[in-house]
Amino acid sequence: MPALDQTTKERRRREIVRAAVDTFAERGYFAARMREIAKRAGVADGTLYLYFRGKEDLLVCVLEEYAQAFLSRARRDAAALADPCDKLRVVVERHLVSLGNDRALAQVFQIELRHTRRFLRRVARGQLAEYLRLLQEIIAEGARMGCFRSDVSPEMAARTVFGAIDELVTAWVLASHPQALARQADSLVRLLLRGLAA
Amino acid sequence: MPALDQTTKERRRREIVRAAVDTFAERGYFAARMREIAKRAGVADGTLYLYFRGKEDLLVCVLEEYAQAFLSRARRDAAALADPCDKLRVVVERHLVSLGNDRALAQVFQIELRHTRRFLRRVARGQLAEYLRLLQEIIAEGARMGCFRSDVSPEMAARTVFGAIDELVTAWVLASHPQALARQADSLVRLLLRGLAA
Amino acid sequence: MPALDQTTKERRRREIVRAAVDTFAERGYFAARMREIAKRAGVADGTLYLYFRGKEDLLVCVLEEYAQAFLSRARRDAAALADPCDKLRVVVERHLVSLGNDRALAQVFQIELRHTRRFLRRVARGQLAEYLRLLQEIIAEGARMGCFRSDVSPEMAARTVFGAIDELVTAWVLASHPQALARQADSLVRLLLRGLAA
Amino acid sequence: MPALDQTTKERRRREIVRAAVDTFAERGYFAARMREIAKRAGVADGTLYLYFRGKEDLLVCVLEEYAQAFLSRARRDAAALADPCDKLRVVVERHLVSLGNDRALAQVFQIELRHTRRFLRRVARGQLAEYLRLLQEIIAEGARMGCFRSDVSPEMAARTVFGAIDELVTAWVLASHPQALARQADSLVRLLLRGLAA
DNA sequence: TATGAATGAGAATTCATTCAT
DNA sequence: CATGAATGAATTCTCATTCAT
Repeated sequence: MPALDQTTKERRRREIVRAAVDTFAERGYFAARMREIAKRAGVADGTLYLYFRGKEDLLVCVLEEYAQAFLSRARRDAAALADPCDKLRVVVERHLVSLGNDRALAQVFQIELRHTRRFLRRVARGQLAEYLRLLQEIIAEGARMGCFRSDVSPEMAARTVFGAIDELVTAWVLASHPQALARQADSLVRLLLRGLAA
Repeated sequence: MPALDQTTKERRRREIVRAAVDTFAERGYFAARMREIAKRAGVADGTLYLYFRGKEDLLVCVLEEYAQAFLSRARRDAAALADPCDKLRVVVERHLVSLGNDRALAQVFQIELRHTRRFLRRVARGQLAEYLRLLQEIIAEGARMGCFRSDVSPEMAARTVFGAIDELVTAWVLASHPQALARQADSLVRLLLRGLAA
Repeated sequence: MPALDQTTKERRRREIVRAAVDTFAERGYFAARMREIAKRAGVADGTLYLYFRGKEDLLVCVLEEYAQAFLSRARRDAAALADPCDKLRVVVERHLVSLGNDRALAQVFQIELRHTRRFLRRVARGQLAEYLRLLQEIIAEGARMGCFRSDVSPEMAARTVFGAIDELVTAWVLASHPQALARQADSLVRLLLRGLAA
Repeated sequence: MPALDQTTKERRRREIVRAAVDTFAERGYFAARMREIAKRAGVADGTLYLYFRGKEDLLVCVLEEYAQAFLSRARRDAAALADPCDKLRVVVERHLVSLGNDRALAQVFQIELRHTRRFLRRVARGQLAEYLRLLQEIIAEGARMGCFRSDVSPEMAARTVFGAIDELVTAWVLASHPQALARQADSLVRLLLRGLAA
């Protein structure tokens, strides 16, 4: 077989990741079968191992692929705005819209990705840490500019903000007949800004 | 053997639950072996099944046993106070102290209990729902009394409060060299009250 | 506790055997639980072992109890008649009536009692051998008296007779809507006598 | 590995079935270990499940494989003969020769295949029913041609014939020092024909 | 005698991963 | 590069039996 050009490889890779997201969401990480992922992606079982090191790696890559994309867009969006309040708003909105538009992905993010301490720690030190840093920066900047209170550490404030968003998404994921997630952004942002206000 | 008196049975039951908490915390739910739980509890493998229906039931019972206890104490504490701010403070403190004093339990609550959608949903509809109700009641009462803002739904406010606490605990569980959890109560409470203030 | 008089013991023993027959018939030997037998008999689990050596012994005792009774009655009935044809008829009738009146017992005899070579061999050398001997005697006597053919060994003839009856009973046990078994006696006896006729 | 050609698959399948027959015969169905079957067949434990659904399916397939073969040969043989007596003779002979040449198979047929009502019923409705039908046809034909008696229903006659053969085979399986089974065919056939004679 | 709580051996089956083709 | 048949480790739970009371 001739060497596949990069485009084909990359496309196939993405197809597998997407198949993984859907399978993990539908069955849960442990109940998900590599065979089903392979079938959904339209490849043979063994082929998965040409693109990923194994099942866990597949989960990691789901995270990296999607979280990375979210983070860079969030950073870019925030950078384009001057007001810390606006920055916070746009980040929260992106967060809720991204997951609100892809429920399977949200399920993987809110549940499947938290299966083991080892794994959770990895997330906590990687993408999540970066996300918290972004929130912290916004909050610290706001504090410096005097529009956010400065009597709480930006770190705890950032964690609180993240916790609030995260809890909202989890509730949405678990709900049987969920409201559109994005529609709740406004309300949440108002609450958060109020809490952070100087 | 004659019929065991209730005390002996109850004691043994608790020993098994404790063994389960420690084992789940140490290894994670899926990697935990029933055999290890039995050994820790000082009983034979089969004995576990005289007290619990199986591995999952064991996890459920950990939740029920400890969450129930926490909830009733929290309710009682809150009822003993008049000021909604004080009520909120005492609940948050209890939450952080309870888990801060039992890291293994905290690990089980923050991580192991969230393994599957099915399970998570069960939690969400049970103890967690009750907890959220308690928070909601406090917040709604505060709003009526004019000390809490009333421009956000108590439901979302309650969820935000829970999310903030939960995130803090999770971070503590994942941290390699964690600060005492209870020590962060003050700071968090201040932040939350500020956000809720009228 | 005062020593139980023999009557009470014997009664309890029979209750247990009966409970065993019903349970074996309902669930099959392997799926039958000692616990269920105990419950049906109204005794504690451990009590079974005061009367029987174990599960297999229980099955053996079912056989011995009922087969013994059948055999002695059959022998007595046959002895009371002069004509070998009549003897054969009465034995076959007893066989079909005994089992036809107790379907659970028939199930145990036709199916559960044949579970293992070791067990089957035991049956074959015990009660069954005795039964075959009875049939053989009748046939041999008939041959001597000139009313049965003598060109086949009485042993094979007896086995054939038993095989025919046995197959009929098994079919009845397996049938969903079985005809009364005893009603088929006449037809079978005619067939057998014809085959044996000189 | 590329797709296996049918020949290889079929050969392996047969090896597993044979290993199952021998193991079931040697240990009995319940005591037989899947591991031993796998080892005998020269495959890994898991491979068994690529060819069969499980232990019970293995037993079913033993039946189907061998009973089917016997039945079609018996039918063919019978069809090649004109005289119902000869037909019966050839079928009985085939029956006794087939099992007489493969004692392990005979053990599985006479004992292991009769373990549960559920299973027995399945056999009774499947291959056995077909076998009985064959016997019935021969007997009915004989009756029409006037060489067999017509005062007994062909159905009961067929059952009687089967019962006689079956009992003979079982006795042979259980005997410690069995005579060649096939050698008893003549004697049995004579007995049966006599019983069926018009 | 009777009880019934405790025991612990035991086995089918699944499924991520490999590697010969 | 891709395939997919083969692998085999690994684990929950059941249930006959025991024996302290």
